[in-house]
Amino acid sequence: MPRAAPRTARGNRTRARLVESAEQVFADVGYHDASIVKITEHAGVGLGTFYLYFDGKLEIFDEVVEDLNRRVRHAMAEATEAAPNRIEAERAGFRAFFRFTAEHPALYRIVRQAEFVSPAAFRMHYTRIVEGYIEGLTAARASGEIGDVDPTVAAWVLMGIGELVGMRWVRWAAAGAMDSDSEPGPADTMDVPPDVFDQVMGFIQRGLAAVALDRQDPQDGHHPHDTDDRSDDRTEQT
Amino acid sequence: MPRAAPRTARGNRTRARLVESAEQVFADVGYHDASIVKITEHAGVGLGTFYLYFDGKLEIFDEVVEDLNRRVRHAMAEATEAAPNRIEAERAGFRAFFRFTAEHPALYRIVRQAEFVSPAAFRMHYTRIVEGYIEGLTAARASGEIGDVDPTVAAWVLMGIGELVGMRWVRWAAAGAMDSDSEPGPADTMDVPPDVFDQVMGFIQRGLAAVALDRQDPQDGHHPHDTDDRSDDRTEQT
Amino acid sequence: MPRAAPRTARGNRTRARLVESAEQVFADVGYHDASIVKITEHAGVGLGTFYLYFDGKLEIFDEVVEDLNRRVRHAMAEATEAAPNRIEAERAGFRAFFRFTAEHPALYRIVRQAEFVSPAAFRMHYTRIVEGYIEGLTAARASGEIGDVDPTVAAWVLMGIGELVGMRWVRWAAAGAMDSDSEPGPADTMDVPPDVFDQVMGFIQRGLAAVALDRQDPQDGHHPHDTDDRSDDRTEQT
Amino acid sequence: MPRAAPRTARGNRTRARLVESAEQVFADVGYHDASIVKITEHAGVGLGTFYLYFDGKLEIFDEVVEDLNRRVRHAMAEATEAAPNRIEAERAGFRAFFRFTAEHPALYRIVRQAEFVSPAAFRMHYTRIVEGYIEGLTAARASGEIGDVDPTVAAWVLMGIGELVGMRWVRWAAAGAMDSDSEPGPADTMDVPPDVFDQVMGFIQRGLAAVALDRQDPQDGHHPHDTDDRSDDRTEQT
DNA sequence: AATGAATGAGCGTTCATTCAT
DNA sequence: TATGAATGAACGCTCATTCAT
Repeated sequence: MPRAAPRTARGNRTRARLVESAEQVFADVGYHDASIVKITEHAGVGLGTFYLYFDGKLEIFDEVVEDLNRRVRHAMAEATEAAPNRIEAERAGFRAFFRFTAEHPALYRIVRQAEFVSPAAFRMHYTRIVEGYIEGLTAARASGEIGDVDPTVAAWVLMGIGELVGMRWVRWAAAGAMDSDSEPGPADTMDVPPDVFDQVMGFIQRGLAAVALDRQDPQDGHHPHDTDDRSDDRTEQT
Repeated sequence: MPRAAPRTARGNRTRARLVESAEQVFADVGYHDASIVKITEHAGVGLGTFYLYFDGKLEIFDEVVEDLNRRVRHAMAEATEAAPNRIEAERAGFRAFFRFTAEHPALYRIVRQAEFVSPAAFRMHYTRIVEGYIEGLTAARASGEIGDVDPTVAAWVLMGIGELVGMRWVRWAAAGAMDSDSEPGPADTMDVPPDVFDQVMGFIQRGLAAVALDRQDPQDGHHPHDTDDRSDDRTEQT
Repeated sequence: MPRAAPRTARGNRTRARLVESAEQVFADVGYHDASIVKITEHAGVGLGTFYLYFDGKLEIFDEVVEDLNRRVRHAMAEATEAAPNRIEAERAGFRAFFRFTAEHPALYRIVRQAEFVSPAAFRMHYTRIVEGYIEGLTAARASGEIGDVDPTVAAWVLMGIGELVGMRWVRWAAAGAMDSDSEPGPADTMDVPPDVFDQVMGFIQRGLAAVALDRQDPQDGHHPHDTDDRSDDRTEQT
Repeated sequence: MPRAAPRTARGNRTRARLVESAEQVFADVGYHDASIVKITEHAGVGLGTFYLYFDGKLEIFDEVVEDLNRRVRHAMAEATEAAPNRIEAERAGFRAFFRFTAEHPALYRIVRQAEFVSPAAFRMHYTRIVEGYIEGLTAARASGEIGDVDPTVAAWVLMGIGELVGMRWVRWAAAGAMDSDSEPGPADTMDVPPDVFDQVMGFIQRGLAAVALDRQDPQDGHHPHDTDDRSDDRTEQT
C-alpha cells in the first residue's frame, strides 16, 4: 500500500513539491490544523494527486521529519568538520544549530510536534543526532580533550541546552519581533545574541572539562562512586 | 461570555472534577484527540455542563496548564527549601523534577503540547519556572557559591538539561517498560538511574562553577591557545 | 461504541424517522448510492444527528433488514393463521408475501442487496423465514397433510419459488408499469395475476403432495423404468 | 464515444484479458469495491488502456454478465442434450447448474449484483434462460410428458428453486467450508448433497406432473377457471 | 496501441458548540 | 444547576475518468 515512487521526472517534481509544501504548512499551522487540501493547494496540485505519492497525512509528516533531520545533521556536520578541537566543534555545532533553527523554523516546530504525532519519527530524530554526538564525545574523551563524562549523558545534556536556548533566544525572539503571524522573512531571522552564546558555551566548556569538584554529602543513596566511569582521578581537583 | 464562577459548593465540585478529568484526558490522548464528551464522561457530568464553567476546550486546557505549573513549582520549591547550598539545591530540584515527571506524565505531555495549542500558556509556564531559577542563581552568584554566570542563561540551560534528560530517562524508559499503551501505574514509574543522575549533576556543577577558562574572545574564530589550556588555569577556581 | 439508545421521546422519534428514511433511500437508490446525507435529508434532521443513533451506514442497513424481516414474517404469519390446512396456509402465505412485496418494494431490493452488503443480515433473514416454514411443514407431514418431504429442503424450494415469481410478476410488472424512476404510488402496485398465482400454487400443491413416484434410487445415474412411468401410479394419491 | 473494437490481434488479446480480469475482480470484491485499477492491474495492463476498449465500469460489467450468461446456458444445454425425457433433462440441467454455480462463484455473485448495477443486463440474463426453459417445457407438455402447466410460470418456478437451493447448499456450504475469505479452490467446491438433490428433484417432478389435486374452497376471489390454460381435464383427478 | 500522472466531486465520519428542556 | 439532542463545517480519503506523452 505504500504509494509507488514516481516513475517520471514530472512525478518526481510533484512529489518534491508536496514534501516542501507539507513542511511549510506543518510549520505554519501545526500538524493538526494542516489539511491535505492546504498542502496540495500550496503545492499547486490537485487534492487527489497527494494520494498518488503518500499514504496519508502521517506518512508525509514522517518524511518531512526525516528530511529535516537529514538537513540539520548535514548542517551541523559541515560546520563541525573543520574544528581544531572538541570545544571549537561544539561552538561551531551550536552556532550552526541556532542558525538552522532561525532559518528553518520548521525544524523546531515540526520535530517537537512529532513527539505526539509520530513518536517513532521523533525518537529517530534524537537518536540520530545523539549518535553523532556520542561519536565525537567518545573520541574527545579518549584523547583527553574533555573530561571523563559519559558520552551518552553528555549528548542529551547538550541537546537539551541547545533546544531550550534555541527556543528562548531564537524562536521567542523571532515571535517577539514579528509580534504576529506575519511571515518572518530573512530580516526577522534572529540568532542567539553573542553574549548569551558565550555564556552558554562557557557553561558547556566547563561542564565537559576534566574537572571534578568536591562534593561530600552523599544524600539520597547516591555516592560519588556509583558508576564506574566517574573515576578517582577526579580527586586531583582543588 | 466568559463563564461565571460557580456560585455554589456543588458547582465548585463540578468545576474541579472537570479540570481533573481534563488533565487526565489531555495527558492520555493529547489535546487534539481529547473531546469534550470524553472529558465530561470522565467527570461523570453531562456534556452541556461543561459550557457552564468553561468557554471552550482551549480555556480548560489553559487552566490545566496553569494548575500543573503551580504543582511542579511547588514540588521543586519544597524539595529545594532545605538545601544547604546551591549545588545541593540543584540536586534536590532536579530529583524532584524527575520524580514529578515520572509520577505525573501529564505535566510533560501537556506542557509540551501547549507550545502549539496555547503558546501563551506555554511561555507562562517556562517564564515562571525561570523566575524561580533566576532568584536562586542570583543569590548563589552573589554569595560566590557559583561562578559568574548569567542567571537567566543558566536558568534556561538548566531547564533544557532537565527536559531532555527527563525525556530520555524518564519518559522513554517508561514507554519502554510498558511497551504499549497500558496504563503505567506506580510500579512502572521510572526515575533517572543514579549513575546518569550523577553524571548530569556533575556536568551542572562544573558548568556553574567559578572556573575561569581562558577563552574570552566572543567571536567564533580561532585563537592562540585554544587547545589544551583548559586544564591548568582551572585550578584557580573556588 | 454502539450508539446509545435515545433516552427521550424526541430521540425515539428521530431514530425511528431515520430508520424509515433509510429504508426508503436504500430501496430507491440502493445501498451504495445511498448516502448518509440523503438519509438525513429525507428524515429532515441534521447530518450529525445520524451518528447519534447509528454507528454507520452498515449498522442502519442491518437494522432496516431486521425491521423488514420482522414485518414480512408478521404479515405471513398473520395471513397463515386462520388457514384450515397446509395447502391453504401456503396459498395465504404466498398471497401475503406477494402483497408485501408489491407494497414494500423495499423488502425485495434491500434483502437482495444484503447478500453483498451484510451477509450476516442476509442469512439471518432467510434463516428466520425458513424456521417458520420448517415448523409448519413438519407438522403438516406428521399429520399426513403433505407427503414425506424434507421440511428444510421444501422450505428453501418454496422460498425460491416465491422469490423469483415475485421478481417476475411483482417487481418487473411494477417496473414496466412505471417505466421509469417515477414514484410507484399505490396505484402502480402490482400483484401476481390470478392465473399465474394459481399455476404456482398448483405446482406447489403437487410438489408437496404425498405422491409416490416410482423413482427412488438416489444416485444420479439412470435406472430401469425412468421414462414414462410417472403417470400411472400417481393416481393412488390422496 | 463507444470504444472501437480492437483492430489488431494484440488489441484483441488485451481486451479479452480485461474481460477475464473484470469477471475475477467483480466476483471477488463485488461491483462497488472493484476499481478500474484493480482490473487493469489484474490484467497486467496500464490504467489508461482500459478506456481504449470500454466506455466505463458499467460497460465492462454488462459484457461480463453477457459472457457468463452465454456460458451457463451452454453448460446447461450441453448437459440437457442427451436426456431421454423432460424429467431427466431437468435432473441433468439442475445438476449442471449447481456444478456451474459451485465452480464459478462469479456467476452467482455477478448476476445477483446485476440486479442493482445493470437491471437491463439482469433481465436479459433471466429472459434468455427462461426462453430455453419455455421451449423445453412447451415440447414436453405437448408430448404429454408433463402436466398442463404454463411453461412460463414453470420456468420461473424452476429457476427460483435452482437459485435458492444453490444459494443454500452450494454458496453457503462453500462459505462455511472455507470459513473465511481464503480462495475456495477446487477442493472446497461444494455440490448439493445427493439426498437434498433428490428431494428437490422429487418436488419438481411432482410439481410438473400431469396431476391435479382437488381443491374446492375458492377463497380470495380466485376460482379454478380463472385462467384459460388450467383446463378442465385437470378434473380427472382422484 | 499503450501508459500513468493528474484531477476533484463526493463519500463517511467527527466534534465543538448551542439551546430547549 | 444540569442535561443531552441537534447541528453542520470540515476533515481524510477514494476512484472513475481525462489526456499529454
